[in-house]
Amino acid sequence: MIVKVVIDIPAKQVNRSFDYAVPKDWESAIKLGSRVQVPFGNMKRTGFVVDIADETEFNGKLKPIHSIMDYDVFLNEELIELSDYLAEYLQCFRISVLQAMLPSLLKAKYDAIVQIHDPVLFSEKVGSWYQNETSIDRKELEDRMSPNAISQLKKENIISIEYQVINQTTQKTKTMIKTNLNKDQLMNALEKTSQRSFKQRAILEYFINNQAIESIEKNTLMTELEVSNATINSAIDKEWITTFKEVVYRDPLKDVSFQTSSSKTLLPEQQNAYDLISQSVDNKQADTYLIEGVTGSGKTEIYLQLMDRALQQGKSALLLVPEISLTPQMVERVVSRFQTGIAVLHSGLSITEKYDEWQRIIKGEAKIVVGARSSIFAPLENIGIIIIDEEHETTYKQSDNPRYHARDVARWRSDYHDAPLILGSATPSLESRARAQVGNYHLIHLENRVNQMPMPPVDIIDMTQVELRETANELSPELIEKIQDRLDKREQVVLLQNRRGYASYLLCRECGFIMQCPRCDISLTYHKFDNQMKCHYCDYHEPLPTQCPSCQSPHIRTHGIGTQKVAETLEEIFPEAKVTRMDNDTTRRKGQHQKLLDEFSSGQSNILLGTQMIAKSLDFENVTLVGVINADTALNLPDFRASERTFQLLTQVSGRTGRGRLAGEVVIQTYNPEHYVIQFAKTHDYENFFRFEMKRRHLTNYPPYYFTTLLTVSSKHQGKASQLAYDLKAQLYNPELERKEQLYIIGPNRNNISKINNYYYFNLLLKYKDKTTIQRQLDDILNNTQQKATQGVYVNIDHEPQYFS
DNA sequence: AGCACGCCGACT
DNA sequence: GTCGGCGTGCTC
Repeated sequence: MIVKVVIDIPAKQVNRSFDYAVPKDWESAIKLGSRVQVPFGNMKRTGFVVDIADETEFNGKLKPIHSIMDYDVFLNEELIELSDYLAEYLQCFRISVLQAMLPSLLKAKYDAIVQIHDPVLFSEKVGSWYQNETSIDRKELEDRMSPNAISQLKKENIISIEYQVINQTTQKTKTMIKTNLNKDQLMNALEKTSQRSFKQRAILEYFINNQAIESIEKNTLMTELEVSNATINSAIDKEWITTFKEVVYRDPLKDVSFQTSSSKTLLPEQQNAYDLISQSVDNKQADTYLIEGVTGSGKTEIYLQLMDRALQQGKSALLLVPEISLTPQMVERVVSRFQTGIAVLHSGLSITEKYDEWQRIIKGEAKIVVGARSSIFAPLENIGIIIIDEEHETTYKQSDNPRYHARDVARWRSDYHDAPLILGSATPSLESRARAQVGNYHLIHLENRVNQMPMPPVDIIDMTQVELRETANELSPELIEKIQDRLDKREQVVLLQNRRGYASYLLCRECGFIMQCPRCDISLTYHKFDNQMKCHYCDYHEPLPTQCPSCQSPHIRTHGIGTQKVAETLEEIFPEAKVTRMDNDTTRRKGQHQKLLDEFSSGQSNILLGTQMIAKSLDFENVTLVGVINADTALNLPDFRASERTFQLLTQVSGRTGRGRLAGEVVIQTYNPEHYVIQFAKTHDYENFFRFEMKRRHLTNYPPYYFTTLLTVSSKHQGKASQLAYDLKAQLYNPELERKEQLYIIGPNRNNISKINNYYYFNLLLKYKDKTTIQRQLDDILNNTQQKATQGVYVNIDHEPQYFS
């Protein structure tokens, strides 16, 4: 037996498989997808078995495999085939794709432990050296038995092999406190402690009064007793208490209510969608459906019933959501409907938990997978349906290697399994909507909300006309009045202040003028270090003006107000209101996100103020006002998708109100009230927005009319990086194609954050019509630049990038 | 990635 | 003459 192995070295020269001999004793243990250790050169490296053959074309003596790493496989034939396709399609190393497919536990350091399920049979088969233990080191067993024999024991369920992570750094731990003293000893200590040591006495009293409690989290104790770390430490010094670490497990289903729910009767529109798609499920057709449904139109119910149908036919179902911790309600609904056989995968799980979920999928225990982007690689067999909810979300595109888009992977798997792919959104990506337009996808419209409520009215406030008070220059009097009104009525308010980190643009306070690039139809970005306004799409730049180029007003300045400033203003104007601020700063700590949401949903706070993360599908029945503090922030990002994103964001956040029985209202403050995005958002008119935006993309030669690829050259030497970037441009430059409007090369531009970790970045953006030619040219470039990698210059390729700087 | 091979400049 | 610089090529 010969196996073809892909080595774990991401380099062009070894981006292929190498043949290895398999000793007889190993043949039944090694399977397609096995991880193996192989001798490679004079090294020992990890690799994946991607093919099994009887013969080799290699002219030389094959080396045998050094060892087998797992007796389980984590990749099936389908995923191995997929990795081959993706590596070529994404122009990245196959090993990178294979590694991205695996649960991350296998990348950590771990001990392999053999669990003995049947001690009697086990000792019968392995002999007398073994003492009566329930688990032994795998290594010990391997020293005495052949891999084939171990594999056989496993198959007979006499043993199983488990992994224990050695490197615990990826696991969250919390510090726990317990006491080793009994009640008398504690009382004794209390007596000896001075009456003035209130805090130390408090700790003793706590343990005296809570004998039943074995241990308590340090942080909890500190807040509960209002004691400081110093007090805790002195208690430790006096040996009253000891601390220990406990691993924090975040069971995704822990907080989910297990109430069972049954299928709801579908509205005619929903029924129609269900009927259409279920035909594809039944007939095993790899069709793609785009469900364009307004917020509240009941897309989830359609998903659930379709998944149910696939399950009834003995197939499995894959549901992708943008990020589970942001969409707990979706998980809850899936669990309530199906109760068992669900694997939930997301970034909040510990690596061991993820691995466990993965195992359940491999073993066929879980037929339903709900998860974020990487779940698209879940090793499900016999998939009957794939659903991507909120398909327009950018989180479906991985921003580092392998830079795949879950939608593309889903398309491939859909073809492989002859299963329909469902894309759902209230505001589909232009790419998907355009594909539906030309008939590649089936388009399904859902125009009615399940609760029969109309979409909330949207009030546009022209901030250029608002006379602003010094203290509250982010809030218009109208918005202030409406917030006051909701506070009086004990209803809740959601406020969006979408300030994204870096980009500051130049805005005239008098006329609302925003400096645009004369060539690119994209706003200029202020660069502080040389005081210039620059375009990120071409080389255009000009000095920062002192007066408005349009109306000559001196009231022109860079713009960008953060949530923190708004929160201060709110507290000044509404001292009686409790404001929950939710942004990257306040949710960086794990669990903080949920905590803030709980605070708001339970009614402890009146106003939820946050960045775009608050726009995600959250249902709060008591919210009757949604305010967008500045719609222009996102609109003026230097990105051709800025309009699309803003429209999606405004539509999404508008959907946060009117979810319950109370009617909702939306207020959007803007300096550009006439902007088409604002106007279409006002009427919730996706279809006309789509048509308008398509025209604009057509005129400016952007997707979906052109393919885009971003080449990034990076090096510690600025000169080397820029030199190569210019060389690449020269290589790709083709006046013939440019004249025929088949290819545009933009750049090289310096990355907006020009230096990260001492590396300089230069970008080259390609816009083109003919994918095959460019792909071939880029292959050549990758081959030629491989040797540069040893000189510290790197080239990265990102097809259809979501962000550009 | 890591290592051997090989071809040119400054040394005991 | 030789030691060692690192550019080039190979790893089943």
